[in-house]
Amino acid sequence: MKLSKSMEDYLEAVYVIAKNKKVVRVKDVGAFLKVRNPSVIKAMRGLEENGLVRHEHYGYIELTSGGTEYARNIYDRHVLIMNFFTRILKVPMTIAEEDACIIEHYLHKVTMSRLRHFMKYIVEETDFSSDRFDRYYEEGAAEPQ
Amino acid sequence: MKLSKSMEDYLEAVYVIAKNKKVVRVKDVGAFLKVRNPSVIKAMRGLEENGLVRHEHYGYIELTSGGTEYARNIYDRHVLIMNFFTRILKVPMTIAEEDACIIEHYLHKVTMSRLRHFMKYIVEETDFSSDRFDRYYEEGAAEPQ
DNA sequence: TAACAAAGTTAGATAAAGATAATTTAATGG
DNA sequence: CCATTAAATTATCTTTATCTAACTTTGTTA
Repeated sequence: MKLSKSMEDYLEAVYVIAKNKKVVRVKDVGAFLKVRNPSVIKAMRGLEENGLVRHEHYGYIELTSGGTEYARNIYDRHVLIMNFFTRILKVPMTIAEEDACIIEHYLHKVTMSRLRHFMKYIVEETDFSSDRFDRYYEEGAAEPQ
Repeated sequence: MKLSKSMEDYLEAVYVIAKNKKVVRVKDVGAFLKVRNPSVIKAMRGLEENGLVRHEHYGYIELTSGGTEYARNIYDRHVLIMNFFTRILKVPMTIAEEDACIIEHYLHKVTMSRLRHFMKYIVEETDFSSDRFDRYYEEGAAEPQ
């Protein structure tokens, strides 16, 4: 089953919050995603219908095993894309975070796989140095725009 | 002014069609984007309000100079991302096309700039070979998943 | 333990982006 | 030059995802 970007965001939020907080509440998810409580409630209902979370009335939110698996997949994409942006491209953290948060939902798994192995290859099998690239970039060898 | 993904898609479609067809019609845009005519009409109205296209009643669609500039920017992103996916990552064309069509709308211009210069750098200043990477990948030096 | 605040929930509104059905205009071939 | 067809347009509906306002439940504390 493939969720919408929005639903994946909610699922990922629950996953990330649960890694630091023991219990996950509606307000935590709302704060994380910068949306209001009713939006969270509605989303949790949708995830519940897909068997990805459990949400007790007036109570906590928990991932099912299926939800955990799905969420981990999204989160892994997030981390991979972040690594590419920050370590290889040297994009500033905040920008990389914004971009990763969106495109993690859309890249084909083949593309993700190629990207993962590209990073491995370029570090292990070539003379690529992100610091050297960074200097090359900053010295204007690459003209702006 | 920043358009939605959807509006950018319509604008880009007009731009690409105009490169091959002299005149652009509602049905061309609909066919290109796989949407129905009424959706195209509504979108053209929106683009017209932003001064990006002209659309005569029951007539042709044309880009304004502002529209051309905006569209060229999106299209350049499309090409850049396609190049990265197909030439560097060696992702198959059809998958690369799908992915590029979406993420072209979302990547921060800083990220785009870094990506552009990264590709230049890696080709000109390192021993990277996409063919070698391709073999490395296919020989399973990088395990699946 | 009563009441008050914080959190959660429900109901209903809005906006974006698409669709269908019905109507209107334009183009064309007999 | 009229009739037919293709294209464009309008009106209206649907879905998704958000919101606000009003109400309910829970938990804390005086």
